[in-house]
This record gives sequence, structure tokens and C-alpha cells, in this order.
Amino acid sequence: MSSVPLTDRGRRTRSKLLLAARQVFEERGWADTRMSDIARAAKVSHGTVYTYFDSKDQVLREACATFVEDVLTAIRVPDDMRADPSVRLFEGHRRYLEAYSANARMLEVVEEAAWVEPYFREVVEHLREVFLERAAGGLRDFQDRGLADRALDPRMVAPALVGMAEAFARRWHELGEQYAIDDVARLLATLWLRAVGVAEEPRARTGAAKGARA
Amino acid sequence: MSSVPLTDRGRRTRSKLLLAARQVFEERGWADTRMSDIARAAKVSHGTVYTYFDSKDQVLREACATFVEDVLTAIRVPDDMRADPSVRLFEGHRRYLEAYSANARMLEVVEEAAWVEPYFREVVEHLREVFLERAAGGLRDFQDRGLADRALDPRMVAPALVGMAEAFARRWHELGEQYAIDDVARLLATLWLRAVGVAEEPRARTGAAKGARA
Amino acid sequence: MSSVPLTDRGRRTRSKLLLAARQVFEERGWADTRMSDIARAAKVSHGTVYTYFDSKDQVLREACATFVEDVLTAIRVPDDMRADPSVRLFEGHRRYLEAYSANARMLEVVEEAAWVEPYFREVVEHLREVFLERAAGGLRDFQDRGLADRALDPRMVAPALVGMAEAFARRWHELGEQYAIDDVARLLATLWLRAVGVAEEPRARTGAAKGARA
Amino acid sequence: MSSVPLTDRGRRTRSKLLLAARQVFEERGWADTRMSDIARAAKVSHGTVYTYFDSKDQVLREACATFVEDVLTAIRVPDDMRADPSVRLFEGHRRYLEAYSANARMLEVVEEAAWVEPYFREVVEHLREVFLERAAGGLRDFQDRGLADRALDPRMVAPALVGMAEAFARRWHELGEQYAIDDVARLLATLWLRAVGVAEEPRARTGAAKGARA
DNA sequence: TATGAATGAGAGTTCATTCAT
DNA sequence: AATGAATGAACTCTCATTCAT
Repeated sequence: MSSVPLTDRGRRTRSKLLLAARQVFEERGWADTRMSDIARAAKVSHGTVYTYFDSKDQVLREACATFVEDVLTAIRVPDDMRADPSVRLFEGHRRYLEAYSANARMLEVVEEAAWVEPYFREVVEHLREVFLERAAGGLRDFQDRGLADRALDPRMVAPALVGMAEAFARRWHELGEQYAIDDVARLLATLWLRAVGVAEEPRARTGAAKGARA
Repeated sequence: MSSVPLTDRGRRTRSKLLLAARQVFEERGWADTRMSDIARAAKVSHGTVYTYFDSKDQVLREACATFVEDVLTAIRVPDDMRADPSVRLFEGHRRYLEAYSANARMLEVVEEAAWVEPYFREVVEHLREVFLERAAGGLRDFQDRGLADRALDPRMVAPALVGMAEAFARRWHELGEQYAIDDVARLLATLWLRAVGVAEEPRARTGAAKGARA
Repeated sequence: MSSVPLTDRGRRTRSKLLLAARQVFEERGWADTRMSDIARAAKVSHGTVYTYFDSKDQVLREACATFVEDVLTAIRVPDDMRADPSVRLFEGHRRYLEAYSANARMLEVVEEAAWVEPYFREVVEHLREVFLERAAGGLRDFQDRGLADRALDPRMVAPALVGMAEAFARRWHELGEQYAIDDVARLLATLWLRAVGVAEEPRARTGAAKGARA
Repeated sequence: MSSVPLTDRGRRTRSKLLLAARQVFEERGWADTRMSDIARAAKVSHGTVYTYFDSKDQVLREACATFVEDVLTAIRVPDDMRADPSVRLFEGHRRYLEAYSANARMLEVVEEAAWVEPYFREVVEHLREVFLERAAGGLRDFQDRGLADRALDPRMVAPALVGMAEAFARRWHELGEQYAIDDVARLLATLWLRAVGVAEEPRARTGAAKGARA
């Protein structure tokens, strides 16, 4: 069925297709995208899409494989920022927001597809699981250092903390990202810290500032 | 075209259809539900659905009209509990969780449909707007009483607070509602209060307790 | 999917479709028949075929169910002719030829479909098995009466006997059934009897005659 | 367009393709074989097939040309065995069974293709015609020598005699060739002889034996 | 000669909706 | 008011064949 391109021309066409696919998916969503839309956008014939991909499903799989990877690496806080937990928290949120901003529409498309195709449900769940684990881990860290409320169960609280950031990012993006990314990251970090009972403020590398009124 | 039933029999058939529709939608989701599934579930013929509803879209509109109403009234905290803001907060979360628990699947269906049908996008957005307004209003209240951090912009923070509760409710329900509803409400209220800088604990009518480790 | 028609109109359409299907299949064969050909021949829309049948496969299944039944009952020799084995033999061949003549093209279509669809392979094999069993049974009968060569293994010889009749029938029909059916039946019975070592001639009810030169 | 290869390399590729084609056709049948399957099996690129053959049809034509030739020569009884008609009969059947055994699957493929491609129908009919002519000729021989029933019309009876052998061979092969080839040839020759009224037994060179119970 | 990318006609099937009864 | 038959646009996917390199 589908095949890995062996020539330069093939590789060009394949990536043309992936680019076109991403574009069309972003424009029309999962259900409303036809294979022929993708073909047309890539300026190839209908059948050519099937030269490289087995199915519409497969096209989105590949189109999102790239960006899931991107998101997961993007949010990894570099080692030199991991020492101070509140720096790490701020930085984690900032990076998440950046990745979200860059891939927001594609994430939506995958979420849409998740309603119909089990594979994408798994993708979404995998991403969420990573976030949950990070949040729970972070909280445990604060607790171990005696900074956060020890009565909280990290796995129980994590969905709330993650949901806070996700929902905020979504709305922030939907409304046109009207707040500066650093302000948002700082606000989310602050809410996070306070919620779990950490007294002090989060610190970015340069200093601290609270989410001011817009 | 669809019509308002004039006879008794008509009214009976119509509500039979709505019940059946809700049941089928909950079972199969939006995309996977066929008009004939609904007809079969209501034990009427395929064409009869169109006697009362213009389209599949219309069926879900009516099927969810009821429950959106339900949710909105359910979460309204009665007057005698509104005096103490932290009681109101707890009670609001508790009622939200109850309403969520009762309508979770239907909410999902509407969300699924929202990807394809603009009307349902609006329904979802409307619900969210109500929640946001309530959260922002609540925060303003606390600020006005000098209890919450005045530096926070209520409209900016609201999505985070709402997202926290929504995400938690969804996961809690998905995983089988393993925590008692009161514990969850208390936890969410606590996180909410702390996040916005309120020092003290939320109080339910009977006393206070923190979300304990599972 | 497909459904049993509940009204007269439905029943009419359904049998109109089966008739049309048989006609189109006979004309164009299995591979070359399109669902739309059948629809057109029955003067209904494309989708109507799917109101009554799940798939192209299903259409042929039903179209041939009737005639397989027909063939199997047609070749059953009535009781009053079963006493005399050579009468039975003649009568069996005669009836087989009649059934073949009436359903030849349809049998071919099923054979064609058998190359691609396992179900039809089974149909063909079932028919053949019935014939083989009858032939073997007949031979055993003659052997038991001491009329046929006891050295022959009925199950081994049966394919030869059946093949003889089948091949003859096919060619006879292809070439326009130029010999009278009774002459053919008599010839086949004669060959059959001699082949298994029965000395005497087969007898029809009215008398015996050998396949004369054409 | 296809072409006759001019270079050595070309000739090698061409025969590699024919070998691969035969192999793939035998494995998957006509309809289920893709041009790319053949290419893959021959370890050449997809397009190369079209360097040597005009179409899928053409590939099978050439792939079966060889073996039709093979079958036709294989079944030719050598001169020194043609004197004694019953030896010739036995030997003819034996050789036919050998040829059948060696080419059974390919014969099937051609038969399958015959349903769709007129050319292959002709191939099948040609083969059959040769068999029919041989059978009729053989019978005429026996009649001329006063050994067989003179009342039989050779051209009329031939399809029955050929069908007997063909059907037997097919089934014998399908079931795994469980009888020794000589036993089968002897049985078929015996049935043949008796059917046309020849009293005596067929004689192989070494002696006579009847198809014994399995 | 060989490659492998590109083509596109055409198939079966689905299902919301309409319509005759 | 109710039935259930009829419609047909739309969609995904296949693969023999052609073509640029």
C-alpha cells in the first residue's frame, strides 16, 4: 500500500502532501477534510495520496506524529533550570504555552478525530498522561521539600492542575493570545503554587512579577 | 417539516422520541448515531422522526435543551447558602459535580457535535461562559471582601479556575467517580481559594475537611 | 442494513430487484455486474438496492439460493420411479439435464463468483457433494444387487461419473442443446451403466433406445 | 509498448518476470494478482513489467503459452505405444494425469481468467477441443476395429469421456492425489472402455490391474 | 533498460432526507 | 399522525497503466 519514497522527487511529494494535509486539516478539521482536498492542496492527483499513505487516518497520524513529538520535547525544561522548583514550574508553563500556541489548531483536530478514531484517542490520552505525571511529580517535589501541603494526594490533584493550564491555554489562544506569554506563565505558576499551598511566589530567572490586571 | 404535535398521541410520540434520542446519543455518540437508530429505539418508523424534527441536528438540539437547562438550574446555589462565600464555593462545586455526574455523557455528545455543527459549539460556549461569569463573579466577591488577592484580574483568571473544575470532573467521572463527591468538592474549593490567595479553608455547612490522600 | 420488506410495494420492489439481478448477472457475469446495473435494470435508484441487500455478494446469494433449491429438488427422482435402478438412473439424468438447462447461465455465474468469494465456492462444492453422494449411492445400490462391478470403490469412481454428466450437460447446453433431452439422458445413463460394469441397458418407463448418431 | 529484448540483460529480466508471474499467479490467482506483486517477486520495479509486456493480460498469455505447449506435448503418446488401442488409452490417461498434476494450479488460473478475458476462454476451449478430438478419434478407432459400440456418435460421446477424466483429475488433485497415478489411469481407461462397450480390460505395458478399493 | 512516481476512472457503500400511501 | 420505501450525493479506496527521469 503506502510506501517510503525512494527518490528525491518522491520525498518532495510526500512532504508536500504532509504540509498540505496539515494545512487542510487545520482549515477544515478532521471530519470535513476529504482526501481529495489534500490532493488538491498538494497539487497532485487523488491517487497519489494513496501512494504514500494507506488511509486518511494514516495521513493524520503522520501529520500529528511530528507535532506530538515537538510538543513533548518542547515542554522539557532544560537541566540548568530544574534546580529551583519554582523556576522549573514557570519555565514548564512557558514552554507549554509556546508549544500550544504553535500547535493549537492541530491539537484540536486530533481531539476531534479522537471522537471517532481510537488511535487518536490514545494520542490525546498519552499527552494528557505525560502532563499529569509531570504535574504529580512536580507536586511531590514540593511536598518532599516541605514547601507544599503534604495532605494533598499528587495523583488526585494533578488533573486539576493540568486542567487549569490546558483550559487557560485554550482560551488564551482562542481569544487571540492577548496576554504576553510570560505573564500567562507567571500567572499559571502562581495559581499552581498557591493552590498546593506553597507560600512564596514563583521566580523566573530575571525576577518575579505577578499577573497584573489586563 | 417538523411540527408541534396537536394531539395527545403526537405529544406522546414526540417525548418518546426525545427519550430514545438521548439514550441512543449517549450510547453511540453524535457521529455514530443514525436517525434510524433513534426511530428503532422509540419504536416508531424511520420517517416519523421527521414528523417532529427537521433534522438530526434538531433532534440533538432539543434533546440537549432540556439538560442544559437542568445543568444551569442545578448549579444555582440556593439563597440561604450564598451569604458565606466559601460555603457558596463549596456548594457550587458540589452541585456542579452532581450535575456533571448526571449528564456527563450528554455533555460529551454535545462536545462531539460541536466539532461539526456550529449550533452546538455555541451551546458549549454558552455553558462555559456561564461558568466563567460565575467564577469571575465569585472571585470579585472575595476581592471586594478583602479576602482574595486584588492583583488578579477576575476575567483573566476565571478560565483557569473553571478549567480546573471541569478537567477534574471529567477525569473523576471517566475513572468511575472513585472519590466521594463531597471530598472532591472540598478539594476543588480549597484549590480555588488558595489559588486566588484566600488564606482560610472552605467551609461546608457541617465543618471542614481537606481532600485526603486516596 | 438490508431489510425484509413489510409492505406490498416493498415486496414488489424486492422481487423486481432479484429478477433484474438475475437478468443482469446472466448477461454480464459476476465481476462485470455493477450494483448500478442492477438498479438501472430494476428501474430504481442506486441506493434502493441497499434497502434490500447488504452487498453485491448478498444479492447473488439470494438470487442463487432460489435456484440451488430448485436444482436440488428438481433432481429428486419421485418414489414410484426409484424401484428400478436403471429407471431411476435415467430419470435422475433427465431431471438433472432439465434443471441444468433452466439454470445453466446462473450456475456459471456462481462458478465465476466462486473464484473470488468463498461463500460461492461453498455453494458449488455443496452441489457437487450432493451429486457425488447420489452417484456413489447409486453405484453401491447396483453393486449390492450384484449388477455392478464390486471391485470399484464408489467414492473413488463417483467423481468420474458425475464429471461425465456435468461436462456433457455443459457442452450440450453451450452448443444449443441440439440433442433431445431424453436421448441425452439415455446416453448418459448407458455410459454410466456400462462404465460400472452393468450389462443391461437402462430402461425408461416406455422402453429403451440408445443415443443414435446425430 | 512491450518489446522483444535485444540485450542479454533484457532477456534475463524477461524470463525472470515470467517465472515470477507464474509463481505469483499460482499463489494468488488471476484477479488477486497485482502487477506490482509480479514486479516484486521478480525483484524489478513496477514499471519494468511494462517494458516487456503490454498488460496484465499479456503476462498471463505468455506465462501460460509455455505450459499449454507443455501439456499438449506431454499427452502425446509415443508412436511405439499407439498400436494397441488400449495401451494407448491407458498411456494417454497416464500422461494426461501427469501433465495435470504438474500444471493443475496454472490451469485453474487460466480458467479463472477465462471468465473475464476472452483470450483465455479461447485457450481453455482450444485445450478442450484437442481433448475432445483425441477422445472422438480414439473411439472411432475402437469402432473401426469392431471393438466399441458402433451405435455411438463419437463427437457426441466425446464430451462425456473427456469430462470424466477432467473431473476426476481435478478432484484427485484437489484431494491431494491420494491414489497412485497408474491406478487412476487404469481406472479411467477401464471406465472409458466399458462405457463405449469394449469388453476387455485395458492393458498397460506390464500387465493389467483394476482400480482396487482404496 | 530500468525506475518508481503519478494518474484517474471507477467501484461499492452509507445515510440524511423526501415522498407516496 | 404514521409508515417505510425511495432517493442520490458523497465518500474512501484500488490498481492497471502511463510517464518523466
